[in-house]
Amino acid sequence: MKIGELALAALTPVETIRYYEREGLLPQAPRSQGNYRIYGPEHVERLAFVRHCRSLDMTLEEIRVLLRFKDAPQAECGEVNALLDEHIGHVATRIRELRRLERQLKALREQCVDVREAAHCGILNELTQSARPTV
Amino acid sequence: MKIGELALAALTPVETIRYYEREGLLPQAPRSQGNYRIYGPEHVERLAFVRHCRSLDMTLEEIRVLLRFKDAPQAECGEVNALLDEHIGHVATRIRELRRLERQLKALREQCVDVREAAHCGILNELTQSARPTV
DNA sequence: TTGAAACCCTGTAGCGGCTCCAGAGTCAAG
DNA sequence: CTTGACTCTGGAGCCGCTACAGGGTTTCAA
Repeated sequence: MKIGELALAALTPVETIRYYEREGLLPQAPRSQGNYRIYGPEHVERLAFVRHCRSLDMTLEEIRVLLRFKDAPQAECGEVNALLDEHIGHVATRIRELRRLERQLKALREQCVDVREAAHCGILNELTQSARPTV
Repeated sequence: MKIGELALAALTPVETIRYYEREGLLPQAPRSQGNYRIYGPEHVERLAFVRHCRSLDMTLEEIRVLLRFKDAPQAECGEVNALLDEHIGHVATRIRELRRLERQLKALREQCVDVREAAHCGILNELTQSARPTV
């Protein structure tokens, strides 16, 4: 299988596959006579694993950790659980931040219901005013 | 006022101020004899405005648009409203995505309640399995 | 007056996770 | 035998900073 076929099989851009190889998430692929990377089904699975983790918003570093466990099946998986717990924590934190942000933005939006001169736009005024004491 | 004082007044790193100037969010500051940037209170306000927008997670490009309106007080502010509505939309979308993600991650975490060999870790297995059909 | 510390300057590189490009090589079909 | 689709490497660009290096300026105290 050449890189384009792997890309199709895992719905991943070719450039990204080469990037993952450089980053050590995929092994150095063996090469054909013409120096093309040659892949087998095990590469499809590994790439799919990486992409699945990415779709769960894990960093490449987190994925590297998980891959080490996949490659060492007799190790204890406690660190896997911890990694996931921490990742869930990050996501939860980010959600809280964004919720707060959403509330602020909606309050800001209410400052200017209709179109007027920028000089009297409630939004611009609010952004200017509240800039002073708080930030 | 020198750049360090401005930095203190607006709680913004010096490097970031110079970066904003390069990016056109702050005007080119006049210089002293020794080629130091010299600022007045109007710069504090403008920087505070930018930082306030950033704290609301706006992109520099969005802020550039808002600044154009601030600098043209007789223009109509309809675009300001639209920009904010769009930004609120982005935030809301991101929250929905992260909520979905959080659910998936928690479901995944349930696959492995206690520590075992990586080969039988429910999380790693799940990540490997569900990688195949969907992604 | 000297000299050290604290500030300021420019320019460049790095972060993460890609994405896109140029310029060259390889391969399959017509 | 040529065309076109694929592949290769290396490098730059995206965003919003952040962190240098290597110099110049100012300030304050001994």
